[in-house]
Amino acid sequence: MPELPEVETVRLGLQPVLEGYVLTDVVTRRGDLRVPFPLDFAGRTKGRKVTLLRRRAKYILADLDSGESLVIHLGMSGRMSVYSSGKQRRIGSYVYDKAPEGAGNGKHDHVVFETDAPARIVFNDHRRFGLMTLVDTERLEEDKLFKDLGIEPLSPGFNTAYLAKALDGKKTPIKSALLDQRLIAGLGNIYVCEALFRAGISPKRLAGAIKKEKLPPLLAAIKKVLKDAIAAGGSTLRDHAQATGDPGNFQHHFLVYGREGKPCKLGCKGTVKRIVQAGRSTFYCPKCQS
DNA sequence: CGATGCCCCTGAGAGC
DNA sequence: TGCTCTCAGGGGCATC
Repeated sequence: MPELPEVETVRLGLQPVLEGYVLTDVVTRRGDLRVPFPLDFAGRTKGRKVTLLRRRAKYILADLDSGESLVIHLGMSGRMSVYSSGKQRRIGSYVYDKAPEGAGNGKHDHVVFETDAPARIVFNDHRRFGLMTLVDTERLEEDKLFKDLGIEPLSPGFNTAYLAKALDGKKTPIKSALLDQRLIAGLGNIYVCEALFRAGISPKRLAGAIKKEKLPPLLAAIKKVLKDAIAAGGSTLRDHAQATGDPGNFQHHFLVYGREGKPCKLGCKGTVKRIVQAGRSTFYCPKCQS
């Protein structure tokens, strides 16, 4: 599921019931996620206040007043569902439903948080590719999960100079380079396909062979597609849901992703093609992307 | 350094 | 209805 826009969408939906609030109860249901829960996970999180809820790459980080940060990765199918502890509740533009009977007791509900917002937050991940762990906030950047991560694509530092340097001399296809979290952190399969299409660059072109004049459009396309997707609440193919439970809407704005065999949306009379690169599907228009 | 393939796991959808 | 097959947004690891 979740690439940067989906993770950011979930973070925004968690913020009103998490930031500034205390985790009054924490229950882990099963520990066999990609990474086992750290020792005494519940004990180290229960009673702690969340001082800041932020995002790095595809990770959600909840800084706790204990000096540790709760690290959440949604993997491919992870969800964070927020329920109001009383009746349905609106906070800003977010509407949180009343917790239905058994919310948090589902087959793939792995962690349940109660906060004094008050709210119940359920971490559900049926494929169990997600993870939840605790890291010393001060040493977060040194942790193995974070130390090799590249730049945030929506940060001002992500500019043509950075992009040129990141791609320089790379003999890997641009598609693979943009997916490399060590270069740019947060892009995934969907948004790389969409950005390359919007920039008119073939996914097969070698990263180091991208012409200098193509860098500004590529940079702009990456930033725009991410921003637009966040504004749309992310893309829901199967699993992604916002914290409110609502699906995202950006899948309706895909120009190439998932459109194999369909006509190119730029009206070039070409057909969208699907190829496999590094084991993942790539969608592109051979006529518009070179 | 780079490319490829496999693995983790479950479920949805297609085809028969 | 039900079986089997393929595929899925991520990412770590082994291998060549």
